Amino acid sequence: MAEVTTSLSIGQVAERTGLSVHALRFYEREGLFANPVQRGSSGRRVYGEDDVEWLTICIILRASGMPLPAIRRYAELVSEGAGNEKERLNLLRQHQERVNIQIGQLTQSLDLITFKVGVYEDILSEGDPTACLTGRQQLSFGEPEGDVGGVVAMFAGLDVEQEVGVDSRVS
Amino acid sequence: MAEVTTSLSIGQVAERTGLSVHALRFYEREGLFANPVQRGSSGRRVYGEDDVEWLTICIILRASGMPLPAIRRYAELVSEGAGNEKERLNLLRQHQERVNIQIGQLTQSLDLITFKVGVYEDILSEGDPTACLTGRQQLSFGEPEGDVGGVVAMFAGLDVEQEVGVDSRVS
DNA sequence: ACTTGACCTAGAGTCGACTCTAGCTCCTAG
DNA sequence: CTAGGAGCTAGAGTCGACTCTAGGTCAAGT
Repeated sequence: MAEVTTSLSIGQVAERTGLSVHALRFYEREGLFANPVQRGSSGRRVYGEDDVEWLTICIILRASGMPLPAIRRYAELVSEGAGNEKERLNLLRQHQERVNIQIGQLTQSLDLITFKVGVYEDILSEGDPTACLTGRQQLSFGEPEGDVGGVVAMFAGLDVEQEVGVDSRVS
Repeated sequence: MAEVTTSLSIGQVAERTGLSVHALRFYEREGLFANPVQRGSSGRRVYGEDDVEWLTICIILRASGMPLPAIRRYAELVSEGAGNEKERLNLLRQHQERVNIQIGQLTQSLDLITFKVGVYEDILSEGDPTACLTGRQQLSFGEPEGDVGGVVAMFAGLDVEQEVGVDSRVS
């Protein structure tokens, strides 16, 4: 209770969160912090544990594909204080929905990929003729083919992209 | 069997796949086609059903975050013909693994989001005091807080990004 | 006194995957 | 014979989320 808010430098926060100092400054410029980052002697940023907690949430939201403007909006709502819980809920529900859809699509993609992995495993166990009995393959122009349902329609309109990440400096 | 390979224009393929004509030309430049796209009268691209099938696979791989260079490599392997199945399998397995990880992370993120949605639902049903008994909330600077495990470590190093998609022109 | 290291700002650069533009050629319908 | 529409190429532009650079301040250690 009498913890006098441990203060952290930008470097320490970077280390703790796995974000770069650049990213931290960038997030601040972009208004992702719910409460303004304090400044200490000679204008240096001073963070508290609560900032780290907040950043953790931001990281998770980002990791699940929430765009910065949406996180900014959420931060705004939080910083405005109580009274706008409905809007916060809406924002979160929307994102929840998107993540659900995304997981669904990835799972579908994974199905195809797993299917193809299976096909190639069968091919590579060619010494074993029983593999051919599974009937998994159906060649088309040199590529083992197997269209799992009307997949084109399934995937029109949403796409997932992964980035190389901030390296794990968490000790 | 005697289907004399239906030929499609770039516009038709765009319509069928949901990709733009720009993207189709771009994919071709990037070497994503396993077999070269044919040209018809006056240098126009002529696609076959097999190209559409191949594109469907590409779309799924892209949708699950496989980068273009990896798809190009896969296309190269396929176009080289039989004999490199092991490498194809490796490529697919790697991607499979990444997608699995991605789904895992999204699921984790979803947990937090769902948790927060729950918190706000509780708050908004304030007329009902039993909601407070769930003990879900623990406020910190105006933001209902609940750190679901050591999440920072969980998310360091990988990130998911979603793009606005090609619109669904599939009839 | 001076070097080192962490920090600061403003702004430029990067990367991946497209998307768009300019300026051209065809073919077909009126 | 001409206007429209679809296609072509080369190359420039865009977008999001950072990342990096230049040029400067400040405090501590030797």
